This record gives sequence, C-alpha cells and structure tokens, in this order.
Amino acid sequence: MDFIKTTTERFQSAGLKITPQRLAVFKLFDGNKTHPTAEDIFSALTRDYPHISFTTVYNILKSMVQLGSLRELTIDRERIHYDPDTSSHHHAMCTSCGKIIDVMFQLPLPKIPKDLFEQFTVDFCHINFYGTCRSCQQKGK
Amino acid sequence: MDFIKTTTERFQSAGLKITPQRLAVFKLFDGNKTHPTAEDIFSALTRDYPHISFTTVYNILKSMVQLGSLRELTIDRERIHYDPDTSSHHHAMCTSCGKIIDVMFQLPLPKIPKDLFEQFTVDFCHINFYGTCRSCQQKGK
DNA sequence: TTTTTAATTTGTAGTCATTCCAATTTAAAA
DNA sequence: TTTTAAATTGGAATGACTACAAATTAAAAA
Repeated sequence: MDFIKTTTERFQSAGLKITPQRLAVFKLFDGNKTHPTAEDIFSALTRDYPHISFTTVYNILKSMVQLGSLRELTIDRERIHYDPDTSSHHHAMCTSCGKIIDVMFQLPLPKIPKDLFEQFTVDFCHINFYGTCRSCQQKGK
Repeated sequence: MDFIKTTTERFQSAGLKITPQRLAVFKLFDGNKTHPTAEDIFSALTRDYPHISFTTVYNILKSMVQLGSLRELTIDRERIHYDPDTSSHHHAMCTSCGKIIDVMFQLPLPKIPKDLFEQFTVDFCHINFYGTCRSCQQKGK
C-alpha cells in the first residue's frame, strides 16, 4: 500500500486537513529507511518552506504517530528517530556514526520467559542492537 | 561479589577518591532493582546531604557507568534509568506507571539474522518490552 | 466562485533533563 | 600536619521538545 495515500486518508478520516507542509512530510517519509529525527525533517523542509516552524514539524510528527503512520524509536538517548515502517521489526545503531538500520526479524514468542507474562501484559517489544557499521570500521582502520 | 566493595575498588584503581557522597550513591545502588533516575538518587541523597548538587549526582553516575558499575537504560524516552546489574539481561516498562522490571534471559545468537552481522559488528543488544503491570491493570478496573 | 469557520502554521517563550564552569571545599598522599 | 590534585557546589547554559496566542489557510458551505 502507498504510504502517502494511506497517511493522507488517515488524516482525512480523522478530520485533519491536508496542508502543503503535511504533504511534504508524508513525501519525505515515503520509502525512507534513514530513520530521520525532527531536526532532519525540519532541515529538509526549509528548502521549500523557508518559514517552516519546529512546532509545525513536531505537530505533524505527533499526528502521524497517533494515526499509526510513524513509529518512534527509543534506540537513541539523544533524540527521537521516526520510522515510517510500523510493522514489527527491530533496529541496530552504529555507536560511531549514529546510523540506524532495520533488522527484520521476529523474536520467537516461546523464547520470552513465561514469568514475564505472569507479571505483565506485553503490548510490544523493541530490540536494539548497538555496534559498529562496516564503513566506520574501515575508517577506524 | 559485593557491589559496594567492587565499585570502591574500581574508583580507587582509577585514582578517584572515595567521598561520602560517592559512597552514599554506591550504597543506594547496592542490590537495587528499581532502576532509579538521577532525580531519584538526588532525592534520596538530600536527606543526608541537604546541599547535594545535581552536578555531583550526574558526575558520580557518569564515573560509575565508565567504570562498569552501572548500565544506562534506553527504555524510557523521558529520562535515563540506571541499573547496577551490568550482566546481560533485558527490561519491561509499564506504560501506565513507568515501573521497570528485569527480564532475565539471553537472546539466542542463532536467532539473530545473519545479514545483520554482515553489515555490522554487534557489541550488545537490549530488548525492551512495553505493556501494563499487574497492579495498573487492577487499578484500571 | 465567494464566504465562512474551524483547523493549522508560525514565532516566541517556556520546560525539563542534562551539562558546563569557576570558586570553594576536601580526601588522602606526603 | 601540610599540601595538592580532585571533588563538590551553585548557577548558568544547552538542546530537545512543548505550550500558547495571533495570523493564516484548507476546505466545506453558500
């Protein structure tokens, strides 16, 4: 399914307007696997919208998260990264350059300790891998 | 091994002094499974050290992390939680009350997708579970 | 097409966790 | 006991994110 179309429909169903700024953000996220931050989105928008406000960017991101078009990643303590792929998958972050890549796999349920479910109703689970990416390893000789 | 003793030795080996404030922080973390924040530690210290500074708390926490006596958790986007158990284990956070509990298990290496290791040298992996704890479920009827 | 109206954008100011810095105090070596 | 390098303190700064009020605008209604 097309990300822009789906997201547009979600906004309309929620009674939200399709503004040029919103559409521009939808386009920036379409097929985007770089896990951008609010700052990244803001910078990309300043080309076409020199007067764009940080508040606008944060508002749009918040709406997209609420409507299920974006997922917030907790992998980076410094800032929130956003992922337009809301399907169940995980991430690896390079501790040298900060790059985040997708890790497409499913934690097998039987592997999760049973006593967790006795104390807790688990809604979802995020696995964060930390290490060094190839290009940083080569740079570091 | 005793946490206070080990941590004290690490500080001394690194040429760092054992101040009353530092020892008090070591004691607060000894056997502590509540995953406190800097604020929690600060509050606990104000009883005995009414003039304790946030900078001191943060300095001590940073040294303890560097010396391997504490692990920083990335499970909560709002603030850093600290765990004196630096062994490989994972966490579950209640999205209602914020409580964090330990999840003692090891992700079986063969379960991790091979292509990750082709792009990445993995140093460590943190699994974060999110959901609702028993007491919050009961409160919420 | 024009009008209307509620929603959106914008800029500024505020919040909150965390860090920086310089002056004072202190652990612990001599 | 003296000395000194290191630690503590308080206040100010940083940086991501949020709140708010005024100006603008999407899009429904006329």
